[in-house]
Amino acid sequence: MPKSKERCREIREEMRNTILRKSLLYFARNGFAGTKISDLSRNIRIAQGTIYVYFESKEDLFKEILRIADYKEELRQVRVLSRLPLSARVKLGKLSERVLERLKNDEMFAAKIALNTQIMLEGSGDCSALDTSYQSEIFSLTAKIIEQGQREGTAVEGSPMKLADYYWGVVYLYALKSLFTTHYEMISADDLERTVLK
Amino acid sequence: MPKSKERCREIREEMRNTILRKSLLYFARNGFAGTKISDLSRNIRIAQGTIYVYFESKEDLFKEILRIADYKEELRQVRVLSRLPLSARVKLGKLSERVLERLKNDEMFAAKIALNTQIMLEGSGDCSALDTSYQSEIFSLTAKIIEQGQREGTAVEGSPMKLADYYWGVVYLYALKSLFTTHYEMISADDLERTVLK
Amino acid sequence: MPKSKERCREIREEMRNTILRKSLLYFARNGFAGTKISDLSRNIRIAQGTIYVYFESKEDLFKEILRIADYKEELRQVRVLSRLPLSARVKLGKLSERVLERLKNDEMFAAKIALNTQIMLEGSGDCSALDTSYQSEIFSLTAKIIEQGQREGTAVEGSPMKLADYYWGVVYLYALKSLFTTHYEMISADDLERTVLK
Amino acid sequence: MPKSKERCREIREEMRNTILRKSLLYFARNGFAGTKISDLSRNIRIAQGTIYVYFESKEDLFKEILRIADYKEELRQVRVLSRLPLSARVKLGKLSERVLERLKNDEMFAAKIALNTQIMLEGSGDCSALDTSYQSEIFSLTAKIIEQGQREGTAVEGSPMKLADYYWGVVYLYALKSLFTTHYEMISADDLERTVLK
DNA sequence: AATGAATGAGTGTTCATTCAT
DNA sequence: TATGAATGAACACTCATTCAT
Repeated sequence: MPKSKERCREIREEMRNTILRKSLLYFARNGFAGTKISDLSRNIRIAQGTIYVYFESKEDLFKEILRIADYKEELRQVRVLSRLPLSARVKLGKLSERVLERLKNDEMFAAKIALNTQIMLEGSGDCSALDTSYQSEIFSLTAKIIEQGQREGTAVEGSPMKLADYYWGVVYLYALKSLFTTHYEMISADDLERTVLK
Repeated sequence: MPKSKERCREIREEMRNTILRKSLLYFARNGFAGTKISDLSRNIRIAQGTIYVYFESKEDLFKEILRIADYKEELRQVRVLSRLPLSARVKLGKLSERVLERLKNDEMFAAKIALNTQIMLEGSGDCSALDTSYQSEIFSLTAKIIEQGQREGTAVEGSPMKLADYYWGVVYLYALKSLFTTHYEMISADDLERTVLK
Repeated sequence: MPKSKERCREIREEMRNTILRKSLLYFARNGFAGTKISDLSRNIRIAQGTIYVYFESKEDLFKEILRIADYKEELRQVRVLSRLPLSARVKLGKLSERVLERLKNDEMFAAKIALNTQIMLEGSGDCSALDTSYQSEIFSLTAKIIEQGQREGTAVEGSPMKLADYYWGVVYLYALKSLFTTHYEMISADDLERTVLK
Repeated sequence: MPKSKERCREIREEMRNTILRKSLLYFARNGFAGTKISDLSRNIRIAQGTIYVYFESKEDLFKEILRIADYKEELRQVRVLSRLPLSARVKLGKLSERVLERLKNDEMFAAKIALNTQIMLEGSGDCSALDTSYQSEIFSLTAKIIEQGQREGTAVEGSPMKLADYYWGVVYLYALKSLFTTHYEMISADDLERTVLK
C-alpha cells in the first residue's frame, strides 16, 4: 500500500528543512569550499546520497540556504520600529538590545548574518543568486533612523548610509564571534549604539 | 665564484617573497580551503611546481604566510605610543588615524589583519601554528590605554579587554571591506575611537 | 478463500509480465548499462521498489527477460517450414516474408532479436545466462535449407552456416532500425533472400 | 629550466591521440554508459586524472572521439571511385573488396563504423555533436552508383537510397562482428555486393 | 631552478538496492 | 503488495603533489 501522499510530503519537507538548517550553520562556519558533503552529512547524521535526494548539487544546496537565510523577519521588526513615534535614540536602543539578544541565544541568527555579510562582501560574483533587497532595505531604514537622530542632535555627524553600514558591520563582527568563539565578551547595547550615537 | 652564489641566494629570496606576498592576498581573500594551488600559481604567473621548490606543501606555505604576517611593526608603534606622555584620547586618536590610513593605502596590511583575525576566530584548531603573542600584546597595550582613558574620564566604562577587542574588531571589519569591496565608505578616526571613547 | 488466492496470483503474474515486457524494450534500446532502474520504473509507471518485489536485482530482471525473449515460436515455425515438401527458394521466401512482417508490426519481436543478437555478439562473458540453443537450432535449420538450395542450384555457393549467419545478421540489422528509427525504408523479402539466393 | 615549448606540445598531442585512439575502441565495444573512466584509464595504462588533463569530461571525450571517427578518408575513396569510367558492377566490386579488407585488418575502422552507425541509429538526441555530412555523402554517392547499375541492368530494382542503406548496414553488421567476435566467418565481396546487384 | 604533464587520494554525484510504512 | 525516501558502494571528477626534463 502506498504511503499517504500527504504524509510523504510532510516527511520530505521535514528532512529538507533539517538539511537546510544544519547546513546553514556548517557553511557559515566553514565557508563553501571548506564544507565537504561527507562531513556535512555525517554532521546531520544522514547518508551522503540523501542530500542529493533534496538538492541537485552542493552549489544548489548553498543557494537554497541563502534563500532561506533572508532578513524577512528582521526587516519586519525594523520597519515597525522605524514607524513608531519614538526618538532615534530609543529606536536604536531597542533595536540594539534585540539584535544582541538574538545573537547571544540564536545560533541560526548569527549564522544567517555571517553568511549573508560574507556573500555581500565577496559580492559581485553571483549576486543573482541572492536576493539582497531585504538587507538593503534594512540598511536604508537604519540610515533613516540615524538621519532622524542627527536632526534630534543625538546621532553623530556623517553620511547616514556609512553609519548604518558601520552599525550592521559591528553586528556582523559579533555574529562571527558568537559563531566561532565559545568564550567571548559580548558588547553591550550601549557599545553598539555608540557606533552612531554621540 | 662567491658573488654568483650570493646573487643566487638573492634571486631565491626574491622569488620566495613574491610568492609569500601574492599568496597572502590570495589566502586572505579566498581562505585556505578556497585557494587552489593552480589558481594561486596562475595568479603569481609561475608554474605550480615552482611553489613546491620553495615550500613543502600548501599548508607549509600558509604557515609561512602567517609567520610573516605578524604585527611586529604595529606592536612597535603601539608600544612607543603607549609610553608617550599623552592623554588616552590623543593616543587613541593617533593610533586610529595611522591604522585607518594604512588600511586605505596598504592592501598587504588589510590582508594581514584579515588573515590573522580569521585564524584567531577559527582558533582552537592549530593555535600552535600561529604565534599570537604579538597580537595579544597589542590587545593588552590597547586595553591599558583604554584603562588610562577611563581614569581620565574620557573612555567609556566596561572591561578594558572587551573594549580593546571591540576596537580591533572594527579594524578587522574594515580590513575585510577594503579587501573585498572596491567602493566603500571608510569610517573616520572619530568613528573608530567612538568604540571606546565617550 | 481459494478464489481470492488464485486472483492474487493472477494479478502478480500480470504485473510481472508487464515489467518484463516493458523492460525488454527498454533494455533493447538502451543496453544493460544504459538502463537505470529509476528511468525504467518511471517508464513502466511503477515505484522503483516494486521491481524488487518481482525480481531480485537488475541483473536478475535482465536474465528473466532473456529467458522469455527466446525463439521458441520462431523455431517452431522454421521447423515446420523446413520439413514441408517445398523448394528452398519457396521456403526462404515464406520465411523472409513472415520475419519482415513481424519486424514491421511487432516491436517486441524486434526487441527480442536485437537483445539476443547483442548478447550473442558480446557473448563470452555470461554465456551461461542465456540459452542459445533455440537460436543455434534456427541457424542450423536455416543452414540446411540453404544447403538444399545449393543442391537445387538456387542458393549461392559458400559455407551454409556463414550464409545463415549472414541472413539472420540482416534480420538483426533491420530489427535495430525498427527499434531506433521512426522513419526508415524496410527492405523487401527479395532483398533479404538475396543474401543467400542467386 | 623550462621544457621546450615545442616538445611540450608534441608530448601533449601524442598523449591526447593515444587516449582518443584507445577510447574509440573501448567506447565502440562497451557503449557510453558501459564505459567506466577507471576501466578506460587502466586499459590505456594512465591515471584517471590524466584523462581530465586532456578532456573536460567523459562526455567531452566521447564527442571528441566522434569528431575524429569521421569518414573523411572513406569518403575520398568513394568519391574517386564514383568518378572513374567504370561499370557500377566493377565499382561496387572494388568498393566491397576494400571495405571488407579494412574491416578484417583495421580494428579502428570497424570501431569507427560501429560507433557512427550506433550514433546514427540512436540519432535524434545530440545530432549536433556529430557531423554526419561525410556519412550522408557516402550514402548518396553509393546510391548514385546503384542508380548507374540499375541503368546498366546489373543492380536490382528499388529505391537506390534504400539499397545504399542496406549495403552500408551490412558493412556495419560485420564491423560489429569483427569488434565483438574473435572467430567468425567474414562474408565475401560477392556476398556484400549481392545486397544491391542481381 | 623552473616547468607542466602525470599522478592518485580525496571529493562530489549517481544509482541499484533496502526498508519502514 | 506497493511505495518512495534513505542508503552507501561505485562512479565521475578535482586538486595537491611529484618528477622527468
